[in-house]
Amino acid sequence: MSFEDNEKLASIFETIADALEFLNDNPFKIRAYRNAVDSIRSLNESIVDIYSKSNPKKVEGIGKDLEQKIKEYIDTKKVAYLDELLEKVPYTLFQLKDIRGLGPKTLYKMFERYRVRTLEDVKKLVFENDELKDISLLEKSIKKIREGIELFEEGQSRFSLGASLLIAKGLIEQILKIDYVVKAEIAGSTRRGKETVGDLDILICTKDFKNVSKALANLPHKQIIALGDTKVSLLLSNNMQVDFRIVDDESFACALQYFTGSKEHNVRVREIAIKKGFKLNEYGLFFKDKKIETKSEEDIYKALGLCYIKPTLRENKGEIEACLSNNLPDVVELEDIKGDLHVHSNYSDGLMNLEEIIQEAINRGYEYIAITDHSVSSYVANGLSVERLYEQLNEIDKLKSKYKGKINILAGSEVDIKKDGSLDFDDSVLKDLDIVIASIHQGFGNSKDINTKRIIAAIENPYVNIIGHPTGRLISQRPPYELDMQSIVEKAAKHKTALEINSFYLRLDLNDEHARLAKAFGAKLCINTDTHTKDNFNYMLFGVLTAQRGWLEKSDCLNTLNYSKLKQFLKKR
DNA sequence: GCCGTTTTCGGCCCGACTGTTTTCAGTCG
Repeated sequence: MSFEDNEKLASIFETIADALEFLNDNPFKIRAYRNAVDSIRSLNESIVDIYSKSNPKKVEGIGKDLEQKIKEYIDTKKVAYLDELLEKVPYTLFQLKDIRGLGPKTLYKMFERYRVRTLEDVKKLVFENDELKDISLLEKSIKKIREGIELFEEGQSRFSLGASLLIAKGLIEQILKIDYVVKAEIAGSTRRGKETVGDLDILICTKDFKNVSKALANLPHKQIIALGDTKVSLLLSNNMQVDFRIVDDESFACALQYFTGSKEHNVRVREIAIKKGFKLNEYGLFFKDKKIETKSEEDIYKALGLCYIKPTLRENKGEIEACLSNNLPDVVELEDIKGDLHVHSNYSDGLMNLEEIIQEAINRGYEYIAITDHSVSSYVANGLSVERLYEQLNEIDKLKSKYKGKINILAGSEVDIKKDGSLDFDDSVLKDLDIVIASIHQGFGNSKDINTKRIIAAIENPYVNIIGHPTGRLISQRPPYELDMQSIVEKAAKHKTALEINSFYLRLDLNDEHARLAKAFGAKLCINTDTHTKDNFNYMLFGVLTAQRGWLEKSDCLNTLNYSKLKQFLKKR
């Protein structure tokens, strides 16, 4: 019954794949294990349930052998093959595979020849020797590995989507000023809207490869990692790696498709291409060695008999199958958003006054805007007492009349869910509000059971419309509190309480996978910015990208409704 | 190790850059 087994099994197979890589085993066998990992991670049901049946259904990428290992796991809670491999490869080596410039082959040679097991061992080896001829490492390779270790120790490995998009836009502005650059576009995981990004990919279109690559190498950087005619990689001062790829106009569409990834998605697309007699690479789409004109990514997918798949869906998580069976979702777009339902004013910890918020919402073309300041328990956020809340309600009432016909204003609150699951304001107060968001802001350390009960109590409250940032995580800073997400989405659907996708780039909460789960159970989602300053309204894009990655359509999102439909939803009792 | 509307064997996506090589391995995406 437990999804935790899916993750445990996936991580066992992942470790096996890593170990086989160290042992220089058949690369296709390694890929088979990695495919199985992806397949298990994207399952919507428990793998234990599937393989406990006498006649289990087919799971993509799992054949006879892996099925046997899954059954072994079900019986014994372990896979003996992994233990066997771990006798040959010390587990400590696995933690070192993220050192840039030091791959599994070299690492394993270091282990075999010098018994290197830990980071300290590697450091000692490469910092005390300028060359290691017997494992074919000379001065330059040693230098690269040393740099890789320094970067690894600084620990900054992934960047938020917000940071990545901001840096990308700045770089593109500079790149477009380079002579003979026709266009430049973001590719890679940033274009796919992933919540964190390892390195930034930018695709550049030009005819003058040599001079453009030279100019790219002159952009501000800390280190040049690679410098060729078609590829330049820089390490920026903040340790973000940027890969520039240079292509000509004819190849641009195929290159964009290629460098957007994901790798797994591309493998599938290329397999389809091969089956139909095509060849697809970053330079073009070919049929029997004849290049087919592709002006856009749409042309590529169409030529292969597929519909256009948006970058946010390209993760090989069922999008190809959905496309072939005509079930690809028509995902929600930024333009579909009709209002922001989570906004803080200077009554609590926001920086704008009420009219500034309303004015900004009008400027953005919103049909409605909600004012949802913190409640009294959020002391550090200057939460409103009941008296101050009613003071604010009075002011909002006046503004409602003043802006009538221009925008609809909803008076609300972001109410704290207290430790016992009760809310910060009584129902007698909540009933006077147009909209209520309930959020957890304290007591993160409780058990899964207690956390889940707290949230469900709020979901069941007849005045609560939205659960704010449901898992409480802050990306790379604070893990989500433990929740039984399936019970939560079921209850949310039942009680017509929407779950928030908080668009703040460190939250993105719910995340893409949870959003997809919520949709599957019929719960509504609401994409909000949790705005505290005027610029924060821009974060809506991050929330929409997350929603797209969760396969959400316009109809799955509360704040795509027009005002009268929204009012109907908010009257849940 | 997986997979099959040309195949139950023999494929498996494909290419760039670097360093140590003189034809290629390792790493990366």
